[in-house]
Amino acid sequence: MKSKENDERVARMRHSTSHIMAEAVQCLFPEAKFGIGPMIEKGFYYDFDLPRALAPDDLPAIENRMREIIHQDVPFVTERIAKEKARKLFAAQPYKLELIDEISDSTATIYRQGSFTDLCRGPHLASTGEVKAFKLTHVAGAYWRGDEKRPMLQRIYGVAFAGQKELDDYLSLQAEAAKRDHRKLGKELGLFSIHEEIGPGLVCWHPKGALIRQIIEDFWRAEHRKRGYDIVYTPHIAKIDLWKTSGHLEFYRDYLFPPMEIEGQQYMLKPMNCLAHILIYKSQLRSYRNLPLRYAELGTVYRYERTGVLYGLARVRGFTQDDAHIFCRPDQVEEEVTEVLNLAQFMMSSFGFGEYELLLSTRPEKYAGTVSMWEEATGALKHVLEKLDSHYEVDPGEGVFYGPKIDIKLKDAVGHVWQGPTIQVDFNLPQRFDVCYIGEDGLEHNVVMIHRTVLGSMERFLACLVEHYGGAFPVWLSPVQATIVPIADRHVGYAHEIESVFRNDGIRVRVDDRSERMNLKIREAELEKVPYMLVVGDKEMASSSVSLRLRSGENLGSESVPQVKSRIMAAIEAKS
RNA sequence: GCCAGCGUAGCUCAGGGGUAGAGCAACGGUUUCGUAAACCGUCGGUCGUCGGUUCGAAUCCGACCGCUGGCUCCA
Repeated sequence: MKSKENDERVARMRHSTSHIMAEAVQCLFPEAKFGIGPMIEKGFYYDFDLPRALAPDDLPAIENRMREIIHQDVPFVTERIAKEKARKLFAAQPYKLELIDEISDSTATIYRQGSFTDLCRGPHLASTGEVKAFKLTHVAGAYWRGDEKRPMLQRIYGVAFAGQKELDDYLSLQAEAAKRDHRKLGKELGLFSIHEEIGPGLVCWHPKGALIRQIIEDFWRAEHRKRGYDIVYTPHIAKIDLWKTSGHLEFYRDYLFPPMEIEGQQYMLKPMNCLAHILIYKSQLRSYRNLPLRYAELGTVYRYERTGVLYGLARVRGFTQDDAHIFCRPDQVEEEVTEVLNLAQFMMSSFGFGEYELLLSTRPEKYAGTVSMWEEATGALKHVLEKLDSHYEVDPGEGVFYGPKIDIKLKDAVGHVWQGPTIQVDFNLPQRFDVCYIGEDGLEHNVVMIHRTVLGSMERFLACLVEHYGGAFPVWLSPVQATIVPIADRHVGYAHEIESVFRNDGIRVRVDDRSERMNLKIREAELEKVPYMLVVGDKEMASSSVSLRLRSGENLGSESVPQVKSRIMAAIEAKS
């Protein structure tokens, strides 16, 4: 209860801090026009229409003015006034006038502190002096009311906390997150690169990144075969008519790379894999006894994303989905969805993700199929979630046009949320492509298709793994699992002997046989985040042992070669 | 796509109207070392691209390309 009160106080404080910032901006830019200034997670923002662009250097000046206002400890005063009066009060503020027009009540609330008055529902602190710790973080452009067609305002973001300690904790968590940025670590660890010469959003996987990907893919394939999936491969381009039939050409034109012409025919790069899977399904007549059929593919797709949205590996133009399509009877949907959720949870826990959120997205405004089909499918998804006793939230109207879906959002070690597995029920494509089975009654019935991924895409999943582990991958995923460090050149022979022992058991081991000092070799292995460092010198040679150091810096001392080997093998087996 | 900032050696970055700098890396040598950087030397850049201003542009201006932070979007 106490923490709830506290949360409420902090929320109020964040909102009040945005008003204080607005007052400071008004002092520095008397001609400023004001948008809105709500509180957000960890802080607040305020949108302004200003005579010139803000530079990062402007923030300290605004912060200083804010501190003065806080120091003066001026009260927040609220007043309820008639809308007419409010219109006069905000006559010079076009954005505020627009907001006033939208108030359904005949009155409006205003809040005043010092020389600044804002249209605001509140609530606020009693006075500005109650703001304890804040910092302005960055400026950004933001469309008025989030609408691309309306003017772009300048938004200042800030964070605010109940005390200096909480602010410092937040800032150091941010610094930690920046260290884990997959774009930075991807370069440092030699995992991948993106080249201007190739094109934005197009990824080159370097040997180490590719190795991690192969391990993930092998694991993924084996697990899918175990669970009754058939693995398929399909072409990367297809004739344009296929996309016309599916509806993608009209619904998702903006996301398709332009067609290419071959022998007078137009071909498209595939933006998804499902159509080819449908054609495989339709290559023969299917009986109700054959269902469900589950086709899985690590399918590479290309989607044109606007340049501004590209982001490292997390948002790219060419990526490989761990895709599958389940063709089943309506009465099988529930069981299939249950199995997919089980698989997704198994995958997440195998990769070390303990925390996730489940979201059920329901029928959007624009939809295919009938309301009763939607209700049935949504009910089935809901029932599965409840049966599994899963905590989930409903995201109303956020389903795909062809059916409802369940999304799983992963939380990584620094609290970032990633789009992970997704399960989508589809009524549209089975109709458009006439995807049927022969039922017990001898008649044709449409199948239900379930589109699903359990990792998302290889690219985004690697990004997520890198940030979750800060580059220090669990042993089974580490590109190099052990580095052998000979102390002097005379130990190199022994080092290579041990190397072959480990290598025979499939351990990814490497000898650092350069004529460098041990300290340098250890430092570089640390920076590479190699889980085990095996130091060998005179003592170890004499006793057929190695000295074991972990990347945590822990020195475990001498151990026999078989001991170390079984220790590493056990860690690989445990996926730790 | 939009707003703002940025783009200098392989990497991290300094400089800023008068002709290019550091550390690390690379290369050559010396050193053979006990748990996170040995020492000496050498090489390396039409300062993102194209155009303009200027006696002179890496520096100022414009366009384009790319990156960063947001906005919008994300089947």
